[in-house]
Amino acid sequence: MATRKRQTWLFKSEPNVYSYADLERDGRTHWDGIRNYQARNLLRDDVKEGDGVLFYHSNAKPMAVAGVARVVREAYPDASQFDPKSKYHDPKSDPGDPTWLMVDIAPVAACPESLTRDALKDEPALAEMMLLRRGSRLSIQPVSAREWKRIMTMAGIRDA
DNA sequence: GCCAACGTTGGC
DNA sequence: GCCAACGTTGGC
Repeated sequence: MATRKRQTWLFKSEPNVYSYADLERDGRTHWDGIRNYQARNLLRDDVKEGDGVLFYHSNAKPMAVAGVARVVREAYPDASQFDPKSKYHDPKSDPGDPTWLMVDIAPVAACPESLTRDALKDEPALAEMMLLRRGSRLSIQPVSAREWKRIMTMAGIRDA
C-alpha cells in the first residue's frame, strides 16, 4: 500500500469567533459549523490525519495566517447539526446519514504577526493562491506543496 | 458600510 | 429544469 503524501489546507476562521490563540488555549478543537457542500466534500474525501493546516484569520484586523495546525482526527459527524439550540442546527439532516462533518485539529506553531494577507499578496510565488483570488469564499481550501513551503519560510517555521 | 461573488431557495 | 430573489461571505 502506497504511503499517502501529506496534504495541506487553509482553514478560515473569524478570530472574534475562534482565534488561533483560542486553539492554543484549548489544545485541540472540533472544526464544526462547515455548512458548504464543497468544503464538506473536502473534509469527507481529502482531509486526513496528519495533514497540515494554515489557520487563517478572516474578517479581521489584520487578516493573516495566524498559525499552523495539524489534523488530529478525520471526518466524523458534526454534532451541532442535530442541536436545535445551535446556530448550525440543520433540521433537514438525517441522524442516520448526517449531512455535515467535522475534523479535529491541534496547534503546531504560531506565525509571526507579519504573515498578513498583504504580505501574502506581495509574494510573487503565491500569486496563484486560492485565498487571494477574487470571490474566493471557500472556508476550507487546498494549499499546494509549493505554497506551503513558501509560507513556512516566510513564517520562519522549519517544518510543520 | 458597501458590494461583488457565490450558494440556496422556491415559484413556475 | 430554469431563474429571480434572497442570504451569506468576506475583502475593501
